Amino acid sequence: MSLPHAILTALLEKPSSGLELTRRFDRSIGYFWSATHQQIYRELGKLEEAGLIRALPAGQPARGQKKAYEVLPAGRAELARWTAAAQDPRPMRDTMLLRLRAAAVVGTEGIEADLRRHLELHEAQLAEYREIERRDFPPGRDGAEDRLRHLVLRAGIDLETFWTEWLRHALADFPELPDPAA
Amino acid sequence: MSLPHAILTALLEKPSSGLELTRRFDRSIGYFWSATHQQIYRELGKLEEAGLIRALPAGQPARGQKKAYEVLPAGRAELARWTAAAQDPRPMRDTMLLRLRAAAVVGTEGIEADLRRHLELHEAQLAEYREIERRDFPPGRDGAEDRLRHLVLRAGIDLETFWTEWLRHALADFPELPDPAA
DNA sequence: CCCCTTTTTGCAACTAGTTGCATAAAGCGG
DNA sequence: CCGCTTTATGCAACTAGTTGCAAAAAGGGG
Repeated sequence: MSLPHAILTALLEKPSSGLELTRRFDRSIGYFWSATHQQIYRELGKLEEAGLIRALPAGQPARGQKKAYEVLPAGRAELARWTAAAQDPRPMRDTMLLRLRAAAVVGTEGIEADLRRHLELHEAQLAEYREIERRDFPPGRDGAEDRLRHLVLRAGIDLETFWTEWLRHALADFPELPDPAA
Repeated sequence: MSLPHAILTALLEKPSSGLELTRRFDRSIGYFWSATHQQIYRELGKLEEAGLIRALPAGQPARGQKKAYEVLPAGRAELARWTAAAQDPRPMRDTMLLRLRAAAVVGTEGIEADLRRHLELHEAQLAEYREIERRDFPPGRDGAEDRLRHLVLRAGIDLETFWTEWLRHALADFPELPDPAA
């Protein structure tokens, strides 16, 4: 149950409306915890009801009108509690690995094209992360907060690097493989 | 929607009962697509109803009695179709990265212990994968199926290697960090 | 000022995954 | 052969996440 905490983090970084949050999730936080706007609106409602955030007082809240939220002390406390609490890593769920395992039984026909496509996707993501690193973390600055955020970004960069290398390795192996289904 | 295909793969490798499947998920397939026994039983029911698998004819099927399943041709065809179909990688969801991002705002107090614990967990998983590699993929053999399965295992090994290194790096950085909450 | 598009918010229904518990048979110790 | 534990199967309820759609306001063009 991490979406509310992702939202609290984002709101602490900067109070925002639902749509602004959605956009920021598409760019930064969402890189490791994605969410759709529907999820976000629903969760904002719950968080407000629970007294962890509140709508910034501006015009009466109605449909089609911006409503920005800020985090209340109770929300900050809950986030601090959650951050410090022990949590097990969630088990990995990777479809491509599953498909390769299946291909070992039913044949590799057709999967190679998608491996190539995934390689391109991961290369694009890697390029995007590198651009963010270049822009937001130039060699000079290293406050504590920036260090932590940079560490997180490095995880993203290194993970994408891993996948591009692994996919390239897989593809290099591939043409030689006879097709068990043939 | 990958659980049914994970089950089809496992059943093609070897026809099994629900409990046997559960055990095999705990060991091999589950390393990259985990499932509980309740999920597995439910899915076996659906797959049977859909005509993709069937119960091996043995004693009348009743509660508390083993019931083994095998894959029917329609099931194999569906698995082949699914394996070859283009699929987007699912967005990453990592709680620890989220927590570090939160820690940049609410303070790092308490999280270090859990980083250490995660490091141990990843080290243990890595050791387990290495043991499997030593046992199941000795240098000599390299049939097509084994090559694919080995490739998948290598992904697991390299991912765990990445995480252990990243966590060690994070922890090495840590003691120097002043606590923003202090 | 009226219509059309865009922006912003949100509900409802569905799918997937998790948790908690129940029930039937089999095996074992006394 | 009676009760206790273990094995095997499964239902039901809940939580989380996704998909499809729609309504209210704002802004722009005629």
